[in-house]
Amino acid sequence: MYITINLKSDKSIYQQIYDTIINGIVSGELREGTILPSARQLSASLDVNFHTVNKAYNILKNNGFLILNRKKEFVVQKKVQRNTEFVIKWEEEEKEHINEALANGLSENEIFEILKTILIEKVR
Amino acid sequence: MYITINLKSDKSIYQQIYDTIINGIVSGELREGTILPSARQLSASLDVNFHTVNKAYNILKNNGFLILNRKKEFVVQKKVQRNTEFVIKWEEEEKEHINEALANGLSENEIFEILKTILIEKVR
Amino acid sequence: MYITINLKSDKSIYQQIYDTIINGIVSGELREGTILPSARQLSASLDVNFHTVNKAYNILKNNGFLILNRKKEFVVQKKVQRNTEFVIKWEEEEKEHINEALANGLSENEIFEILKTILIEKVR
Amino acid sequence: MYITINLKSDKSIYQQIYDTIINGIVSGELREGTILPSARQLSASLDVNFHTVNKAYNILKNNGFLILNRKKEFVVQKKVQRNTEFVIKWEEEEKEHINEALANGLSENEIFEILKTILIEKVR
DNA sequence: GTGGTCTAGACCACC
DNA sequence: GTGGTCTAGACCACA
Repeated sequence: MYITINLKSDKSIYQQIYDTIINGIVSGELREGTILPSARQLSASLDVNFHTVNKAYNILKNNGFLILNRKKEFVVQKKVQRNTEFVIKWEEEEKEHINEALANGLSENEIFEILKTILIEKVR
Repeated sequence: MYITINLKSDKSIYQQIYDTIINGIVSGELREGTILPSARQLSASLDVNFHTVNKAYNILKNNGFLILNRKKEFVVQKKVQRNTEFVIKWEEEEKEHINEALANGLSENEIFEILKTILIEKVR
Repeated sequence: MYITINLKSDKSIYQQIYDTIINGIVSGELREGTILPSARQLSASLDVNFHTVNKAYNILKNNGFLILNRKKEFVVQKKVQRNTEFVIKWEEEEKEHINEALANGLSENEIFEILKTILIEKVR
Repeated sequence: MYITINLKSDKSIYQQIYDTIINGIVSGELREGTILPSARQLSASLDVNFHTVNKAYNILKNNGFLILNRKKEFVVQKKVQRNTEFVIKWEEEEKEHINEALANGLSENEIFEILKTILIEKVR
């Protein structure tokens, strides 16, 4: 399994790694059981520090997206249970984010259209 | 003009001030030409550091939402043009956030319903 | 608020810090709203690296025991909601731990007595 | 003598082997004098590295649960004395774990019920 | 080789 | 001053 990550600016590196892997899981590219490259390997290929990759992997592990198997490999895990705590937290974050858009002058309608477009692209 | 800001949020203080004022402009509460309280006044009434308010004001000025008149007062300046740079970044963030929800097992429909609810609450 | 931590061996340092703070919360010594010493201060007084303390603080934050306020201080927060996900995970860990005891020759009765004693001490 | 070990646990492999054998001794399944399969045999049947099994055997030997006979076979040795050092450490860990539960809002009674249930399941 | 942990030193945004 | 992040180099247990 190969992970390619474009290290664009703005977001922190570990966040970009985190987001990329979440993306892979959502898109189906990374299936349950997929073994990720070792933190050391990935850090070398991204030309980034080991700890930075390790941090991303560990947050993914804590959030239930990865597990460490007996061989100490990071393996993609499908989240089974719906976590109401997560939904609550997610809604909070979403409200904050929409507020940010409103604060920057976007109208409710504009935001609604953007959100619809994003979701339609996902469904495809 | 009275600005009330609740400091419970985990947003940075200057961001909260920034957002509040933008919100006022967008909602029409703060009209073009309105003179804002001086940074010192506002900082006193919010019990916040003077520099924090000043920073928010200056960013607002740099972003074209305020101008400094000859009396060195900050005056609201209605800014019509949409900040496309912001919209692009916001969409990116939104996509990632929706991905997180999908990765946690929420369906597109569920997400759509949540988003609708949030927006409806805003319109009220 | 003063935190004293005996850095005994065996457990990792950040775990000891974590456990000590959990202890403080459970015992009531650390109440909601208590501001913890800054990571840098605590690391200095424990003669430990800043990152080590920071790690403990962040795990506590992620687990909902601390929040970062606007002033970037770590503040004790009372967990409100019962989290069923946590209970499930905790039970799993407990089973593992009891298995360990059984594997080392303790009988069910002995274990039961030890557990009773621990809980009775808490109730006092 | 057949040893079956499920490798799904996140315990280290040598620990699982160690625990399994201790369990056998405690339960009476493995009596004093029983000759264990050679490390090579067992490693083959478990599809595990030879050194891993060897390590478990040697720790068991050092802890007095096995002895090496003249044929260099590992033989079960019933060990009666309780390892007080282990018990003390285990109690410490258990206290911390119960603290975690208390900090997460579980009551002493709830915890007690959970613990009872776990132990009853073991006795069955 | 792997991840887990600790240390040390650095820059950033924010207060 | 604070925490957040990144880098670099190290030792450990484990496979």
